[in-house]
Amino acid sequence: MTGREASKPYHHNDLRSALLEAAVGLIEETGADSLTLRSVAKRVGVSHTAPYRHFADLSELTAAVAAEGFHKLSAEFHPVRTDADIDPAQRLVELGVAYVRFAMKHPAHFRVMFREHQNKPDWLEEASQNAFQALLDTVSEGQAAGALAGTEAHEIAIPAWSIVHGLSALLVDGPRDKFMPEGAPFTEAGLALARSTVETFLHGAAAPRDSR
Amino acid sequence: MTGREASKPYHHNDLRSALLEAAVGLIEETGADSLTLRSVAKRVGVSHTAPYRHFADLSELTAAVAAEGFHKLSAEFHPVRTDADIDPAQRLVELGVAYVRFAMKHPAHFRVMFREHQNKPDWLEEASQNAFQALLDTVSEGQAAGALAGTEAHEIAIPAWSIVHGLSALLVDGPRDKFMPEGAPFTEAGLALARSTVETFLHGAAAPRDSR
DNA sequence: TACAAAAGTTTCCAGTGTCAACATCCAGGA
DNA sequence: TCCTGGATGTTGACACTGGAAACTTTTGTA
Repeated sequence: MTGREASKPYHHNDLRSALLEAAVGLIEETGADSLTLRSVAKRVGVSHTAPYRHFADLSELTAAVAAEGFHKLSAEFHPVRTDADIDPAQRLVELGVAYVRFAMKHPAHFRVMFREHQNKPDWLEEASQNAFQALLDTVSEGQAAGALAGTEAHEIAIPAWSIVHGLSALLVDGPRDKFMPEGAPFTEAGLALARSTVETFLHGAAAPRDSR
Repeated sequence: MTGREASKPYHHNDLRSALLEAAVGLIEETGADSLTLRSVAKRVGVSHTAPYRHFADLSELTAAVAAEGFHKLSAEFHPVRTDADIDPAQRLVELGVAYVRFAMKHPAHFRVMFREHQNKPDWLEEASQNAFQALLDTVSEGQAAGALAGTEAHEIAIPAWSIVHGLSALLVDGPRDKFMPEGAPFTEAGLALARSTVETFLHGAAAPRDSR
């Protein structure tokens, strides 16, 4: 004797995932600022307080999107990390390209990953740490192989992370028209830019002095 | 026959500036997400709709903070741009250091400058363009002087902006403890990191091959 | 001095996050 | 098989928010 008409079950069965997906969609469409818990719930077709069964509050939901982003980023890194055919210096370039590719493929995740999170949960901290560790390891290996400068991984890893992070941020939210040829397909042009940027980083911005 | 007790005048006389200042303070204290128009108004001691006499809506207020940020950034650039004693390659380094210094000195502005702005006003676009132009000019001059690689300013300017922007973003909102020695004073350590990062960018991350 | 525009206030409304109380469903032990 | 408790979802309420409208106070100026 409920008011419901057939089909729709009371339990969603995977509401958590559905909420995350809806949140990502809404962030892509209308920006992270205007994300509301109620709009997420509405998109999934569920009451406006249902999300509280899965997330303590709105900030935890966005934190979950962020963590998902870091996992996707690590996944994007993985093939580069395990391909034995890439030489150590080039591996750093490919890792950087993978970073930018991730940002362009998942702009909503990317935006949320590098926001202030008022109550940063441990699992978010850990997810981000894991991704950074992949970079640190790649750099260490490159240094051990004599292909990268320095002896301390941070010396290279921080500038490297900075440059791809900065480029990604500028590509995702910045003035695209200033950065790229007008008509070019966004992702392709972005990736080409990423590659040349990281290679500039590798070989230096200073004019070549002696060799060539 | 008003209810007011002496002193406080009906007109504030410079409410616009006061609102901007209050907004900056609140962003620093509680983050940009939790900035509310009412809290800004309250801090200034004014009714919650008074800001509408100066800003169309909340997003325009944050856009104004962002524009103010770009002006401060340009001001930070200025001495570097006009100091005749710096050689062209080093000037790029100093410009990068100035960028990071700005970000650390004005974290609230910085955060808001690189957010999505739903209705990006022209004056904001223009302010950001001006700052970027200073970098482009510096690079062009460096290239003309034969100190920087390439012939197209964008080739160097985009990676350069990326690297300092990325470092700044990571310093302002990222995991500081992962980046810096524990006890060190934040700004000094940050600036040292900025300098070494930009110099790495200038000379390349690859291990030196021939010379030395 | 009159008065219109500028600056600030009060009142109101719809939308939001979150809490508390309630309803429904599923799984496992009697 | 029943029945019962926890997990999941809903309804209703509350305080707070952005914003519109209509009002009041002040000030510059003809």
